[in-house]
Amino acid sequence: MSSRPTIFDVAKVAGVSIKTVSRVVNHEPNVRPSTKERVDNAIAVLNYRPDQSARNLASQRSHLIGLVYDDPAAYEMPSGGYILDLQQGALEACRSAHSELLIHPCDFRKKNVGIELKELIEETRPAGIIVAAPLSNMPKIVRAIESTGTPCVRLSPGNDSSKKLTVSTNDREASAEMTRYLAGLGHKRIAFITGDPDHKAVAKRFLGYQDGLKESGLEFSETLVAAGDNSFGSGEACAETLLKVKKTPTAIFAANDDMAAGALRVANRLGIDVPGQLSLAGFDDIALARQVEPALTTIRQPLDRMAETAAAMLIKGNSKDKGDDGPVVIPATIKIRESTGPAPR
Amino acid sequence: MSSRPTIFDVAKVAGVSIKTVSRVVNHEPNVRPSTKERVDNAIAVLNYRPDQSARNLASQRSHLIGLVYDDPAAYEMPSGGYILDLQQGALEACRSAHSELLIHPCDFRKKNVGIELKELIEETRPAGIIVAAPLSNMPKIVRAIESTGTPCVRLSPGNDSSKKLTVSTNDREASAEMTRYLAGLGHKRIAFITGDPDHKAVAKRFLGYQDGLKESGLEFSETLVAAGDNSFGSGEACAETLLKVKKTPTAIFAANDDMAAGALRVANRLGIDVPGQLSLAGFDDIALARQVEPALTTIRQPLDRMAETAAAMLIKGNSKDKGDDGPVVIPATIKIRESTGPAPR
DNA sequence: ACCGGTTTTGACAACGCTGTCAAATTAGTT
DNA sequence: AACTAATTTGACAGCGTTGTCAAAACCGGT
Repeated sequence: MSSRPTIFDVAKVAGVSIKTVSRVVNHEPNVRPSTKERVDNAIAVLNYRPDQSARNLASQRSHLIGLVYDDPAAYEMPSGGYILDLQQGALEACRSAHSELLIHPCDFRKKNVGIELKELIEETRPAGIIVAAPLSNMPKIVRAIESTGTPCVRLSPGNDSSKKLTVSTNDREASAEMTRYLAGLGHKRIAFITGDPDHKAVAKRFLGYQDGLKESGLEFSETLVAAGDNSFGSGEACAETLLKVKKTPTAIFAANDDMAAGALRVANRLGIDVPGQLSLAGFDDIALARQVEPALTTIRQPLDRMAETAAAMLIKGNSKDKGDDGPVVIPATIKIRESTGPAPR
Repeated sequence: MSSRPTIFDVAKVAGVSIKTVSRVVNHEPNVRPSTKERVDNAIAVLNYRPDQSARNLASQRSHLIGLVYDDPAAYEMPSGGYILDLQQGALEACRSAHSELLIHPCDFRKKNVGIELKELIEETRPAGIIVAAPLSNMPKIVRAIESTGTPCVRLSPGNDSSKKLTVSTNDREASAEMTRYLAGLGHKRIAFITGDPDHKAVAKRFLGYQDGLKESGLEFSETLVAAGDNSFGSGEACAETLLKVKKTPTAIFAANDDMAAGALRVANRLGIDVPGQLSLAGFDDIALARQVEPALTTIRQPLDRMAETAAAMLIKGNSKDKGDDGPVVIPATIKIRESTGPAPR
């Protein structure tokens, strides 16, 4: 039995040169169907499988896709669901393309994070990198990656989404819609819990909230805004603040589900009926949104589809098709569940 | 400027042969301190970084660690927290060893999962594979991986944990302890929600529950047992069943947190006070356990430490130390929170 | 200064594949 | 049949390391 068959073995069995085998394996054009078949047979007989290391070395590129995201363990533990969704989607695209997913959480607060990423890339030579928000809107990070020449698609980059290789969702519009929905239920005092200011996409949600208010003829008021940081705990804190004032809001819209869940917990603790006395809405539709009681009305950010699209762009882009992909927008959709209802009289 | 410096460039600058550079880079012995220093300088000056692909090809081994686990997306979405903890720990070990983590969820229900794994391994040549439960106790899976000759450490393999390269926790003992704790609170009717039978480690928890009952002088009763499948939804279903009988239990111990959280939700829905009327305990200590209200008493399974240990074994084992690691056991610890209390009178 | 033994170094062949480019074959025209 | 153009194939040189093994340098004891 000995060791694994190499391209030479296949070539010998098929009676062709190694280059021809290489062509067949890589689906390159200009191989006569009859030869392709001979080679395919030989491959099957020998159970040949190309060695990626050799391939990578020769082609200066691997079949790895790197997924880089903010390391949740570096400080506290916010939306883990966010990460799983991302991975899920990227894996989906990888699976069908025979690529593998390398995950690399990193702490953007660390000074040498740029070097760390460069090392990762230069050593592992991935076919491409997917950078999740909020890392995707930090020049330091993006520049470090781009300086290696490795294709890199950014998820929800927030600012200059005009640039290519970008996948985002319509945070602002969807948030406006949610706000209008709440207003449509009769709510006059709709509060908002903002998210981490480093996260540009999340910041857009605040803008969307204001749009929605205006479109519904409602006044914007600073007193109805609390500043969270995307974590469950900050959602609790913000809700406590918002519910302590005299004229309490009848609805709270949080910039993400973790915070909305935190707010819900506070409401439960305070004996406030949701949605009877208080409507609660989130953003992201992480698994937790369905597990709390009552289940959260939220906005389904298609994170998995976004990551899948990103991975697909990288994989395709690499195979020379060079389809220059402009910025892609995958729309978010409102999911109405049990935590929202008509405003109390 | 041009392209990346190679080992030749370093050798030239340092005035030595490439082999010597290689020695320095790999911390091999028998290099005179003075030469080492010259080489290190050259490396620093050129900002040289060895190319992993070339390394892998030459050494037939990469710096990748593969993490293989049951694909939660393949059916429904149970404990995502489980996976994140695993990743977290493995990443921890990787980080300090300059290795990278490849994640590969796979659906064990699929017929060709063995082939898929072999392909993954043969193409990517990881330094080692970590197999999480319940995959770690499926002969089909384990055999496929072992047939490639790649070192593979199993997490919570359940059955023959006597074999080497195994990291587990004391599921049974910890469950017994939890049961005794509940009994100590005065509970006489302690129900149990079992988990997925494919998951051997989870099955041990059921045994531990029985041990605990016996040790506390309590009778085991089939009517106090409901069969779940590890999912949140099954926890809900089981709780409904258990709470429907005449003599309802005063405590429910679920084989994992997802199911415990499901049970908690049912209790809330039914207006049953937790822990006043009903105590609830889980197992795993996933993030969700802290986010529900009241926070779940549970058993902290040191998943992250387990994965970290596993990764470390793989990384070390590869560097020739050959420290033959027997089965490692990392003990779980009880976390008492708000969901358990004295039995109602 | 000379010897055996040890430590340190270097030359060079792998490793298994892809890229380049030229040779061979086939197809298309006249 | 001769000739050109297009298609298909193959020889061979890398790609940047590690491994092997022999050569060179060094060491302590004569």
